[in-house]
Amino acid sequence: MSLRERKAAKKKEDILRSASLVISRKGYHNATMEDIAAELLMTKGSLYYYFKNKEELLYRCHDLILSEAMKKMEEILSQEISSAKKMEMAIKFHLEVAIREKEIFNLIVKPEQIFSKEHLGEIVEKRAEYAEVFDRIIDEGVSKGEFSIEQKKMARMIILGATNWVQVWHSPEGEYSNEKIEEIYAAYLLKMLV
Amino acid sequence: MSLRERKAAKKKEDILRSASLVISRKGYHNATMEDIAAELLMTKGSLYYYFKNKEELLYRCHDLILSEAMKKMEEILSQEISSAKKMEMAIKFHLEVAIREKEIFNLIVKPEQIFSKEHLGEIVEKRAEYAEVFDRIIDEGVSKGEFSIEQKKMARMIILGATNWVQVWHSPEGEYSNEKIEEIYAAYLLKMLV
DNA sequence: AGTTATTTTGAATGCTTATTCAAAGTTAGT
DNA sequence: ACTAACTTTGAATAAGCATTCAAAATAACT
Repeated sequence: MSLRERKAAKKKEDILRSASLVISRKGYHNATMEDIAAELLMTKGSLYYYFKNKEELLYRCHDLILSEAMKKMEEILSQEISSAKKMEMAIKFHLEVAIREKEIFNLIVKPEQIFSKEHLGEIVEKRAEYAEVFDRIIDEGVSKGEFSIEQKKMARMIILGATNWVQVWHSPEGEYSNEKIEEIYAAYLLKMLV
Repeated sequence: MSLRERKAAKKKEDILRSASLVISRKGYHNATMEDIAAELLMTKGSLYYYFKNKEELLYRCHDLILSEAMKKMEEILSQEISSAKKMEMAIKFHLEVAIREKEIFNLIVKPEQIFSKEHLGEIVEKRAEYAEVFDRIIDEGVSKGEFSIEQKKMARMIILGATNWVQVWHSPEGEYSNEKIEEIYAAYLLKMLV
């Protein structure tokens, strides 16, 4: 890859990070292309040199963050540890991402309100894959006898709902540290499973 | 109250219901004043006869629905039943509202992205009051020895998060009935508390 | 240092919507 | 039936933003 190509790739990623940041702060609809560009001391026109339009940009943000998270989840899944331990790690990691990426990761909650058909399918699919990580841990735990859960789908919904919601109330100045929150959530949600 | 006043009051409420509906379907930013009016076979101009502007309209929607829900919660609180039973009822009722009012009740998740200062305070306060219902049940249950929970605030966050999240995935065509969902959620979340 | 391919710019365009308002239509109460 | 007060209308206004694009600036390579 030439120097130019590498520079362009870096710029693309810079833009994605900036977009994530601005969208986290203001929400998708209030984050203007100008805001995103300003964060990088660029002008909005330039963004269109790298991305077709705003939707494309958001789609790439979403994809980047979800892919990174997915990689980590795969790693947790493949470890040689108890299902309870896996679930604990998955919950903690998921909370970490949810807190860090607020808007992007969660609040694109009604993707059909934002994305056009081409992207929608991929997004829904990718999210389903991610959610499946939790299903797999639950299944494994149940068959090993570690968990006792009849309604596995609902259990997963409760876990993801509870953890996704964190970013609604979380504030960096809150009285609990992120680690503390992760500890408590993991403990209480595991209590529900066993 | 004169006939005219009563008619105007009814129209106001009709508009609020229509707005709730449209906003539920499309989300706040995609619900136009025209959509809201069209639902009632009116034109958007008329809406301004009843409400100052879109924000005011949304604020009133929010307020109406939350007030109704709050009334019911007070009633649950005052009954002579076990704390576990109260929590069960509160969870079930909350789910009912969350499913019915989707957007309005929950997805105004970042009120500061939508509301101006005047309304923001009242909204935050009213939501805090509502959340407190759950705190009170938890406190009561702990002191009666029915629940064993150290981190009461976190337990409440988990419960509200899990239940609020329902509207993200819920579909009327889903394989579970609302009642079934309510049953399972209440059972699993109570398991966490006791 | 010069040439050519990239990047960036910012002004112009156009679309979507909220909001206003004067005029037209409707209604409750006499 | 009349009329004064109330409602509705729809066309006009205005603001905010995404998107385009021709021209200017910059950088890589020889």
